[in-house]
Amino acid sequence: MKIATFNVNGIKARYGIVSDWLREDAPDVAVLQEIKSTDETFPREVAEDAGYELHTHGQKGFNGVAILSKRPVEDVTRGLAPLPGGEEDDEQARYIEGTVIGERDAVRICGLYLPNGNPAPGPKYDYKLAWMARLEARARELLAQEIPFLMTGDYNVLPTDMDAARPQVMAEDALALPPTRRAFQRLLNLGLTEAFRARHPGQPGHYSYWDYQAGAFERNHGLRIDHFLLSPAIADRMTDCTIQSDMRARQKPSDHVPVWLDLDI
DNA sequence: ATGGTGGTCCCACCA
Repeated sequence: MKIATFNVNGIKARYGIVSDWLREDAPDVAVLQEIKSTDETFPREVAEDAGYELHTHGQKGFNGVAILSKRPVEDVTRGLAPLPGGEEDDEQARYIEGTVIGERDAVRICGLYLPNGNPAPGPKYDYKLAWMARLEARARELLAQEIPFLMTGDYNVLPTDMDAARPQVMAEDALALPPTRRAFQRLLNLGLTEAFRARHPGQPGHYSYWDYQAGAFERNHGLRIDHFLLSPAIADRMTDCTIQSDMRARQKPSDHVPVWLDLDI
């Protein structure tokens, strides 16, 4: 099964690119972020005419996530639960889960758009760290229930300096600050595998995002911030993980490109 | 300095 994550930066602006991509590259499951649509204004036919089941969690103007699947999807849930101790529900549409039924086995797919967090420090950074704590709590639950799962999407996290073309420029950024990296490392310490780095250890220069400004793509001034985290049972089924960087060279591209995971399930 | 979106007719917000 081929699963792709793609921050599209607006599904309406990316209609043609996503339509062509689904037909030509044909992921079994596509996990989208920044759809910037509500559940009502998402152009459903871009998915359904290409043969996909569509599950959205959107809001007006910003954020929004979706799961597109050629395989049946069961038990779709939206949003991350508040931590015990009582915050409120997340008002921003950033998280969706569904169980995708493979040919032999099922996998719980968690699609996420983690808050950017800039400027840091500040309330937006506090929100990012609180959101990461909620995500960690959800990962602990799924592990405790022994549900095979993966968490994928735009993490807005640079795990190490190797994941930025110019790490010194990012040193004070919310994507790279020590509390951000520690929160990401706590996820890994639960026993999750970061798929791309596990398949390509010690290889710099591989990015999933390039700023629109100042010729960043042409200079390969990129960031690797779109990730797959795999539970142990799913990590055992990984056969490949790649970045589709050529998508950034198309007309009217997103600033992110798809990242692909191949699973033997 | 680039782009998407939404509310107004150029500007603010977000990345």
